[in-house]
Amino acid sequence: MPEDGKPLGGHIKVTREDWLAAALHVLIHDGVDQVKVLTLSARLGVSRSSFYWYFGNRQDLLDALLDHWQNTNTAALIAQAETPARTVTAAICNVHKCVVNTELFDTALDFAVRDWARRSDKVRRALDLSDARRLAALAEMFRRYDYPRSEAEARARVLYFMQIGYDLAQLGETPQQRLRFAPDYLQVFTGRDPDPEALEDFRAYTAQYWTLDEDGART
Amino acid sequence: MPEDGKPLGGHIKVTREDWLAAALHVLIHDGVDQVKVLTLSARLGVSRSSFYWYFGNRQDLLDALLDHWQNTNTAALIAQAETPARTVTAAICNVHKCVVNTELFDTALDFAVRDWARRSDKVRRALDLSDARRLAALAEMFRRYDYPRSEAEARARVLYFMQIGYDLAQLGETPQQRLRFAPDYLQVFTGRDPDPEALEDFRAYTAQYWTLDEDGART
DNA sequence: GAAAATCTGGACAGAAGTGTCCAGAATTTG
DNA sequence: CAAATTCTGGACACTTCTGTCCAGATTTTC
Repeated sequence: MPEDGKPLGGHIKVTREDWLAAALHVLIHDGVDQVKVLTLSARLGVSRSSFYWYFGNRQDLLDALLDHWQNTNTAALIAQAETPARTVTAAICNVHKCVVNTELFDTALDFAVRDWARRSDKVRRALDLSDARRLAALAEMFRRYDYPRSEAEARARVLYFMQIGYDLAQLGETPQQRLRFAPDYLQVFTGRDPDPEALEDFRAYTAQYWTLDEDGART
Repeated sequence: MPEDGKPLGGHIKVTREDWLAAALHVLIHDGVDQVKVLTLSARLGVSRSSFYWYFGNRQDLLDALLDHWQNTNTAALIAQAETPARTVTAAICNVHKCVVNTELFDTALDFAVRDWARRSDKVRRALDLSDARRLAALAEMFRRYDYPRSEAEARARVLYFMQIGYDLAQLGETPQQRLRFAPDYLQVFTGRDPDPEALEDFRAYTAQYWTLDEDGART
């Protein structure tokens, strides 16, 4: 049975991707220090020896995790920032959509890496570089809507760090639930009158995450 | 020599506070998982046995660290939010001063606890409670300057999470260095014309952290 | 200054993790 | 289907950390 990779005998087969997926899960939920060969092998129901076929050692796995992060989140956010939109409001809504959409951007992974960076110089450098690139892309986005350079940079910082801080604090909400508040912030982010059309579009997009209570208020 | 607690013999005496201080340092710089009895004893130049005189086990130490955090940062921020100021701008400047002033508020500790909360339900609950209290205090602060309730709450979130995200991202700057940018954000935070007097006061306060380059620009 | 209370060092037992080696199971190739 | 390749299980050696016990050093008390 080579198809499903799970033959009948006592030997259970796993792929390199299985190890990576398990490591990613533990990294996000429990932090780097908990990404251990022993723990992962238990999760996968396989012996530790298998791990050393796919990876030289634990550090190789950690390096692979960092690579994975670099090739996903940062690329997605920058691509979104560079996508043209009709108004600033619309552009900001799109950035919000991107960060909330777990297909494109894994918020939890981003924070796990941020934690990790506090303990590893290598990760710290990778993160600093990514932050700088993301900020530059966002500043450039504001620039396209005729904000002066210094204001564009300031607003990029507000938008980016606000997003970060928001998710970091968590407050028991999921990223989707937090979207409820996003429309309220749009004017704060732009410093201009909101674009009603973009606002309505965003409201429609985020509506799928809302539920209405008895008074009709968003909850 | 009971005074300095460092007698001549091979026995080196440490206090419970020494253990706590060492643990705090490791918690901030390396994360909870690195707060180990063995590591701390090495830092203090004392044997592990001493630790078990002051603490029942490792978990007791961690509990003490959480207590310490609860009795410092949250109290300081709330007290500052409740202190009257002439204008919103001035009030926000004071909050900034409080968070930056390491005597009152240990930013690094706050983030270490935030990391920790991702791995411990007990810490998670303590953090959620503190965040809610801090946010409520900040919203109340905006309320005193005649913002409608919903806007006051939104602005409290922007201010609080912005501060958090700002520090989290770090970007190689110290909290003090980051103060340079604060005046640029004041209008974003208030949505009103800045109070020039408060602004000037804040500028003077933060000036001590600036250095001027050859062109006279803040660096 | 002797007795009592405090505190530390060192030895011991054990849990948990890493990395290596190699027989041999499972799969693919010829 | 036999041979070659790919991958896993189990045993071994080693390291790091936790927690316990207790003799005895140090300080405090009377």
